[in-house]
Amino acid sequence: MLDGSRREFADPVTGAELAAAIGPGLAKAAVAVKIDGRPRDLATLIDHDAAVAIITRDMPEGVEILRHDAAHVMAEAVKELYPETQVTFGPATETGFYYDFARATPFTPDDLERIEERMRDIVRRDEPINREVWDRDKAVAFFDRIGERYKAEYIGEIPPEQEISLYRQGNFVDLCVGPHLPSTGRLGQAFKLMNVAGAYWRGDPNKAQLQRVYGTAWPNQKELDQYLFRLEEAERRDHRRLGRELDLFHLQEEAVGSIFWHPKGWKLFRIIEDYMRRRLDAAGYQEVKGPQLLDRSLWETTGHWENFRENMFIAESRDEKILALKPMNCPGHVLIFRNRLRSYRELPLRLAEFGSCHRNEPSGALHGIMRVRAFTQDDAHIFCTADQVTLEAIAFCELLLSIYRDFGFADVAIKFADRPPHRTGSDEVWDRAEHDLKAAVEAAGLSYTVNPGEGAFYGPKLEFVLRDALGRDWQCGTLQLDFNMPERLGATYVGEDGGRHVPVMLHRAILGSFERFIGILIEHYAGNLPLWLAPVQAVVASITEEASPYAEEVARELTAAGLRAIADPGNEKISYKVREHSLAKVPLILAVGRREAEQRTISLRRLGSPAQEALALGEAIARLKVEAVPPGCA
RNA sequence: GCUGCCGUAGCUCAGUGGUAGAGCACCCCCUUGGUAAGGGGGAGGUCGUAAGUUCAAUCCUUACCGGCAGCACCA
Repeated sequence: MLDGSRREFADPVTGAELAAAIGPGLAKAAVAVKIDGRPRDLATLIDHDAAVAIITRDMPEGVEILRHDAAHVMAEAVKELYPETQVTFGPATETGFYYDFARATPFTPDDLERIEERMRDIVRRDEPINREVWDRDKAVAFFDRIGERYKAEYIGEIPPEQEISLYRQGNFVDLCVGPHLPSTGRLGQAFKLMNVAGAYWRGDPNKAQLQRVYGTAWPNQKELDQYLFRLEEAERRDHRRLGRELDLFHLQEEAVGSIFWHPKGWKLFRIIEDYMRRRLDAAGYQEVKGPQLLDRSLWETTGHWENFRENMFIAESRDEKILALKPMNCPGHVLIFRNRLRSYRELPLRLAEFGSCHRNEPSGALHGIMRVRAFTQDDAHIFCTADQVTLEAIAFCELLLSIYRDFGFADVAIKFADRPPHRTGSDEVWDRAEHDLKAAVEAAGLSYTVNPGEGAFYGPKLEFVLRDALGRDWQCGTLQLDFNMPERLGATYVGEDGGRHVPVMLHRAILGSFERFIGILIEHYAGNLPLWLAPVQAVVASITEEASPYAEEVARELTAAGLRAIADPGNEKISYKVREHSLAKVPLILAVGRREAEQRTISLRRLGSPAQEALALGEAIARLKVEAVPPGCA
C-alpha cells in the first residue's frame, strides 16, 4: 500500500473492494486504483501480489481522472443533444478538460449552456461506467457503423500490441485507455463549460478543423470557485488593461504588433535597461550595436532565409538589393567577432546588445505587449572554446537567477530542449552540443526537466521558466549552445597552437524580450511595481493651495536626490488626490498642508496602507533615497 | 494563418431601419478642503472601413481592417 503496509486477501479483490476494506471514507473518495504503478479502474480485479495504491479525488492523479471523466460526460451530453456530431479526443488539461467535436455548424454560447445542463443531468443519473476490451477489427467496424470516422481512423494508429478498450456509460461508447470513475455520479457538479474554439484534428493545420469545447472541473465546489476567482484576478491584472489604466503604452492598427510607449512606460523600460546594463557590465559583457537591416545573402548563409523567410520583414534598397530587418542579433555579433583576427586570449568574448528585432508573427499570435512584431532582446553571445563552455554556463545561470530574484521571481524551473526534427548540423555535432550543455547545467548544481525536440534549429537550449504571483509559468531566459553558426559564418580564432579554430557560441538572454518581460512584471505585481521600478515613485500633493509652492519645492528636492517625483499642486481635496494617485499605483504620496509648509515636514503615505507618517523633509529625502536604490547598485 | 465571437465618446457600456445616449475621464466656474470621489456648467461621436439592399443604414447583407478566446506558430 501507499503507506508501506501489506494487506492479504484469500481471493482476488477489486480496487473498490480493497478501498472499502480499508475504510468507508476512502471508498467514497476513491476514483481509481494504481496497480504496480499503473492507474486502473476501481473495478479492476487484483489477482496477484501487487503494489497497490488507491487514487483519491483530491490527489493530482485523481483530479486528472475526474477531468477526463468530465470530458466523457460532455461528449455523452453532446451526442444526446446533437447526435450528428462526431467525437474525437477529449483529454484532461491543467485546470480542466476539453473535447474536440467534428460537426458542420459551430457551437454557440447557448449550445454550451444546454450541454452543461445536460452534463449535470448525466451526473445525476449516475450511470455506471464500464470498460470493455474489443477486437481491433470489430472496434473499427463498430465506430464506422455508428459514423464515428475519427475514432475508426485513430484505432488504426494504436500500436498492435496495445489493447483496444472501450468505455460505456449510458448509451455513449468511447474509445479510451482509461481509467475512469465507476459511475458518472462520482464526477460531482464542480465543473463549468468555459468556451468554444477551433482546433485542428491531430494538431495539424492541414487536417480538418474541429470544435473544441473547454471546461474546467475540480474535486469540489470550493476549488472551482477559487479557480474562477483566480481567472478574475488574472483579468484584473491583465497588462493590456493596466497598461492603459497606468498610461504606460498603447497599441493601434497603424502599427499592428508594435508598441507606442508612453512616457511612464518608456521610463519603466529604461529603468530595466539601465539595471541590465549595470549587471552585464559587471559580469564582463561588452555592449555592441549591430545594424537593423542586413543583406539577404547573410540570412541565406545563416539558414534563416530558408527556415524563417515567411516571418521576416523584407526591404529593398535603391540599388535593388534585398535586405531583411533583423529577426535576431546573432549574425551581427558573429560579424563583429570575425571583423578582425581573434586570439584565444580574447576568449571568452561576451558581446551584449539590447537588440531591437522584428519578426512578422502570424496575426493570431499577437497578444498585447507579450507577443509583438517589434521587440527588444537582452541578447548576448559568448564566443569561447569548447573547454570554457561549462564555466560560462555556470556563470550565466548564477547571473540569471540573481537577476530574477531582484525582479521578485524566486521560483525558477529549468528545461533542457534537445534536437528538433528540423535542424542544421550533423548528428555528431548535436551529440556533443547536447552532452556539453547538460554537463554544464549539472555542474552548476541545478536540476532540470527535458523538453524533447524543442531545441533551436542550430543547437540545444536551456529554457528558464519563472513562476509569477498567480502561479503561472513564463519562459523567459535561454541559454543555447551553437556549434553551427560560427562555422557557417566563418568565425575563427587563432589558438595557442597557432592554428585556426572555430569558436563555440553561446546564445543567451535573461529577460528574453523587454516588452514581454514588462508585461509579465505588470501582471506579477498587479501594477504595484516595487519602488525601484515605479515610473513615478512619489507624488507630493498639496492639501491647500497655500501649500502648493512648498509641494513644488519638495518635489524638486526629491528629484534632485535622484527620485522620480512630481508635484500635484492642483485644486482638489486631499482625499481626491490620494485616491487618484493610489489608483495610479504611485508607491509614495507625500501630503503637505499649511502645517507641513510651516514646519518643513511631510506626511508620508505608502501605497496599500492608510497609515501616515510625519517626517522632517530632510530625513524623508534621505530615507527615501536609500529605499529607492535599485538592487545591486549600492 | 485557421475557427468562433466582437467593433457606438478617451474608458466602461446603453440604444434604434427615420442622421445617437449614460457614468467616469476632459475643459471652465464655485469651493481651500487634512489622507481612496465637494458642487455646478461645458465640450466631445462620419456609430471600424468600403460596397450593396432600401425612399431612408449606426442598425440588414457582403468584403476588408482591427480586437478577443483557442488552435497552429514562436529562430
